[in-house]
Amino acid sequence: MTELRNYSISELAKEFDVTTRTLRFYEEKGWLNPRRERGRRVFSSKDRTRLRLILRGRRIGLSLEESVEIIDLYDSPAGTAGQAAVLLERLAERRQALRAQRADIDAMLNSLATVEQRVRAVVNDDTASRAGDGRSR
Amino acid sequence: MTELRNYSISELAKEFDVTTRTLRFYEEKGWLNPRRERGRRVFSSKDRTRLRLILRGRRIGLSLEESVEIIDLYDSPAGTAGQAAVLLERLAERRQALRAQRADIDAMLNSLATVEQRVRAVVNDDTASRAGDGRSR
DNA sequence: TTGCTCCTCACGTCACGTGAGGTGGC
DNA sequence: TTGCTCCTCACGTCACGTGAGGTGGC
Repeated sequence: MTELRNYSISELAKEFDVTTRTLRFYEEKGWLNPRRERGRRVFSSKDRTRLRLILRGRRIGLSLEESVEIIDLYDSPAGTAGQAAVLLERLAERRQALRAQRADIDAMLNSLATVEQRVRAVVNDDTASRAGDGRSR
Repeated sequence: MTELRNYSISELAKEFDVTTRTLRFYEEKGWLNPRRERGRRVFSSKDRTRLRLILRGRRIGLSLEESVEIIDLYDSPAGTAGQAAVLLERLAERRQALRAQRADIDAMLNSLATVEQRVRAVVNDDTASRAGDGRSR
């Protein structure tokens, strides 16, 4: 059971660790559509789910436009078989891109380990030289 | 042995899969310093190495400013241990973020598989109904 | 009145993209 | 002359950041 309730802009911002400006920006672009109560934005559970999906797309390096496009495909009641076939093709492309990106991330994690060792070496050299010339911290 | 030679802007752009605009931008910011020959930029092997390091930082999600900071720390042992400690902290954060990205991609791949099956079901339903009402493609 | 959360402009930032208009040697 | 690579402005784009200045209910 997903809880059905409303959320203020700051509640959502806090939960997803974004600023309120980000949520206003997404509304400005038409990607979120909170209703208004006395001028204040009121987000529904559906808005919240949509936001979570947009942010997931963002984290894996999609543009926000691309994320929204995929989300809209996601909950659209696929029209004709022809449209669905096009959709399948695009999904296959996405899968390929995601697999490539996962491989990239693995490579990045290795690079990161290398950089970390080098910086650590600098720390040690520095500590050694400070010990060598008699200076202390 | 690393080859010691010079590179044109388009040679480096091609090798690292960036645009010439990117290289001009990095020079504008002072992160690369190619010399000039008859108005044209001439990049050395040192420039090339520096570019590779900047791009590696970019790939692991650092800002360009941060990448350059780390590179400068690495090849000038003038940095204090304190500065290096701050950088190590940032790198640890980056590692966490990359691991989260990996998990996100795995989740996205699962979602895609689910969506793909659903769409495929729609295609089949549609094909069945088209066969039922006698229409063909 | 103060503090808090919310609001709407609107200019700024980062990392380039994208022409416009021109040069220099094969 | 044409084609190619290179050059310097300089405005545009994406995804927000960051004030400025104001509202509304406890």
